[in-house]
Amino acid sequence: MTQLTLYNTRTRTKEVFTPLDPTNVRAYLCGPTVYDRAHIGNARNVVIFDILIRLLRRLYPKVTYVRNITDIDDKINARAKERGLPIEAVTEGPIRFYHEDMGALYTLPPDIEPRATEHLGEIIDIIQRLIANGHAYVADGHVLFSVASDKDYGKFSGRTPDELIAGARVDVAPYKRDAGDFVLWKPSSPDLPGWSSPWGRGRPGWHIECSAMSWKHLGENFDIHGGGDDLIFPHHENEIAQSCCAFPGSHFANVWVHNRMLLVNGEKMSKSLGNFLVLHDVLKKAPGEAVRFMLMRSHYRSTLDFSDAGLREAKAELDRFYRALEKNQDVPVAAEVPDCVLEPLLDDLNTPGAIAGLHGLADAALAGDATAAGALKAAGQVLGLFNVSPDEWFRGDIPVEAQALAEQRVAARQRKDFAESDRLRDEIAKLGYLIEDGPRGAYTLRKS
RNA sequence: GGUCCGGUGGCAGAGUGGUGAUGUAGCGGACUGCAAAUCCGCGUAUGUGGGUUCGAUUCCCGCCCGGACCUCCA
Repeated sequence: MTQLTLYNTRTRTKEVFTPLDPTNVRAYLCGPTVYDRAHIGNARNVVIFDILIRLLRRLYPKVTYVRNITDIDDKINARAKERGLPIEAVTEGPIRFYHEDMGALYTLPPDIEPRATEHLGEIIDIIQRLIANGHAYVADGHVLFSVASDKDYGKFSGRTPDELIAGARVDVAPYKRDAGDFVLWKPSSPDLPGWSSPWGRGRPGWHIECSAMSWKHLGENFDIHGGGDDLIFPHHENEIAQSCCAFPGSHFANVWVHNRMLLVNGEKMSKSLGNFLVLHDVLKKAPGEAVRFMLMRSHYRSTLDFSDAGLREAKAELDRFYRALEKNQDVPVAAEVPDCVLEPLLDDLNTPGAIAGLHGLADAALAGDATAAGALKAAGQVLGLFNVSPDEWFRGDIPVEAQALAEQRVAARQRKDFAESDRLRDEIAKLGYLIEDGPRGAYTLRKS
């Protein structure tokens, strides 16, 4: 009865998910190109895929999650050259930061995190296969994929080769047979990083890196491939072309899961606009879990406008959940994810629907329903929420000043000096805490 | 220009051919010294014009508006 349906970009429909091998579900997510800090858009991508992986792990005994690191790239090269450093010195920091930032969002690390620099052998292997079976050609030191050789080219992204040529906005290199042909291998000048190959010293194109890494770790055919919808063309179209042509009879990924882009203040983030919201900066403004929650408050296939107001609402909702958990600390986690959360998730990862279920459980848990509290905790696990204790969420390390003011306020209230009591409450607020009074002088301090 | 997606209450955001989730904000009440939290209650929404239907927010067509991809990008 637990059937997962996913929207498959390849077929443009929602389909019941059927693994190739139910004992090992294999999934690949296009990871970061490591020359800079991750931005909030990267985070949406990873958080959504994280929920999918957590859900799959509830449904199947084993899931192999591969997320690559693109550490060969022209921007990395440019930076290395600029600084006179080897590329490892350029990528090392961004890789570490990436792990830190994604960890702060409580996303699970992938089972395998391959790097392009470790897969030159597979890259060259695939290119050789493509040349051998007539899908690639050498020209002017480059190796190019011939789109005309692949009758299926363009089907995935829903384009015809004619449209691609008509829409081409870049100058077409003279050595290309077709305007749509793309680079598999390109020569490196002596001042740029390069690897030796049958076609001379050079470096791989971007698309071939993912084909090589998914092949190595998941095989010619695997279950799920994820990414942002801006990668549908050309990146994923090209991955499919390369992999399917290199391995005749294979179909590459079965299901393609693409998340919509995220906007910041109504505008798309892009390298050309330069309006990136760096995740590390966002994490200074709100707890990682609030950022994570904000990213799951809208469906992954609809546009999400990231805003401070949304972040505040996300925090407020989590506060309520944590209050419900705080009231039920000794209740054990339920074994099963409750239907009110599981069913929306099984329906193409309807996270807003799952959140509605969470609110229902929280209401019941606040009213003293221990079963609901246990279910709430189980639901949190599949969504990657409630990673800290209520005490840490609300208080963390309370500064001694705030604690001292709170004690003074208790005394003031006891002698009914309410003017002083209110003044002390304001003082505490200035320290970033709010105080809630309980019966008989009891109080609770919370981060505001 | 080509291809594609969307327009739901103040805001955010689901679902559905038959009395429109959920959150947040707002309002009233209980509780509180006052608050906060909690509880109870209230209000307001399906861009527009047609069509199909007993009935459409949901299906179809036109229009208006917004967005994405076609170029590095998650």
